[in-house]
Amino acid sequence: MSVTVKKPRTRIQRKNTQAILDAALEVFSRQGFRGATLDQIASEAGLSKPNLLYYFPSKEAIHVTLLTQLMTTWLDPLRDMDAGGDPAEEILTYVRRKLELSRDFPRESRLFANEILQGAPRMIEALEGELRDLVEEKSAVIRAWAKAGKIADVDPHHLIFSIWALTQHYADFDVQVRAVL
Amino acid sequence: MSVTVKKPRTRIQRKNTQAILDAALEVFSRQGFRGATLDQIASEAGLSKPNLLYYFPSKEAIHVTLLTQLMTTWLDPLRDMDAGGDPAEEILTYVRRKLELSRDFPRESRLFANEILQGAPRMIEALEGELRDLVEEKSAVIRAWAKAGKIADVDPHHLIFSIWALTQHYADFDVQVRAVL
DNA sequence: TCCTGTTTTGACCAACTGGTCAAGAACACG
DNA sequence: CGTGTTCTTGACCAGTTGGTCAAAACAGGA
Repeated sequence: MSVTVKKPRTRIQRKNTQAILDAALEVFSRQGFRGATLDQIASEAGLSKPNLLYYFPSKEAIHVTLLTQLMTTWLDPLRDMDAGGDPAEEILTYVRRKLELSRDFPRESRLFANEILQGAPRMIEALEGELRDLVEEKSAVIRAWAKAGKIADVDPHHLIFSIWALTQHYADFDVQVRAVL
Repeated sequence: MSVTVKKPRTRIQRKNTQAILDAALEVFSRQGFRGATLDQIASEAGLSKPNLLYYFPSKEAIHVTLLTQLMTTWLDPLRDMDAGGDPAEEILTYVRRKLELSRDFPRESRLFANEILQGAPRMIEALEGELRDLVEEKSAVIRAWAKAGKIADVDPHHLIFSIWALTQHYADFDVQVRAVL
């Protein structure tokens, strides 16, 4: 099932597909896939439901488009971690950039969290492919740093998981954080 | 809106309400409130839908019952943190117990995460009341420990948030963790 | 202006969902 | 047994939802 996103040709197409994706991000990130309705998304985007379905073939297509776009930008900071750089600095930079992502794009973070919580039915292959490969690669880098005595000897996977957990928590659980503070 | 949970009187009632809550936990924790259907829960519990609604007045009542029960047991470890005990040990015990909860009750953790992600519409008052009070109380304890020089001087709130983030991550994102490992 | 391709929409549909109801089945207990 | 109470269910309903369709409105180039 390949979701072909036709490159928007006209100005109107560009504007409307963008409005739809924005609206969908807002709605999906709060309600999850099943909780969101096309009517909500359409009205948030300022379009009628049939008009929305003129630009995307289905609810799922919108969702998949968002997840695919997200996957790329979300992994950039990890991708940029450089085996040749200073270990402590590389890791800190990664944490900082991840934190900035969570701060500036909390909806994206929640969209992702929602999908994972639900068993990642629309992402599992990306997780087991792209993500897994990248984590494997960077784990090797961290392991090499540790072996060279440049950083403490921690399990690379769990270091990465810890960073994910901490950086995303404030975006995903912001309601709880705000309620407590 | 008080949700009165009538104490089960007969054996059948006890068995069926328990089966329903079990099934609902399974389904809600994976699908979220809106994503879950009464049919799914009923079939998971081995009952017909009308029969399920004989024991609970509505879908929401089941959900609220689960969340209420959860709130209590989930906060016990923090509640047990003792101002009179050894600081490092108290905190470590808290972390350990929290970790055990996540390991042994991942569905409960996901149920909670789902509710928070969705803006906690059915929990917000508990968060701003019970939870907030407890966190405030224990923050004071931690602050006192820090002031007495017994532990490093960290912001108590963020220490607690970090513990939550780390301990829950493996339960809530287990699909991702498993996909990567 | 006309013409062609693009965009928009009201009306509609079938499937699903939460919930009701009346009547039957099973049970407890004297 | 008999009988009152508890339990269970098939049939049903109204509202919602994802998605279709044909026709109308609009854009823009010739």
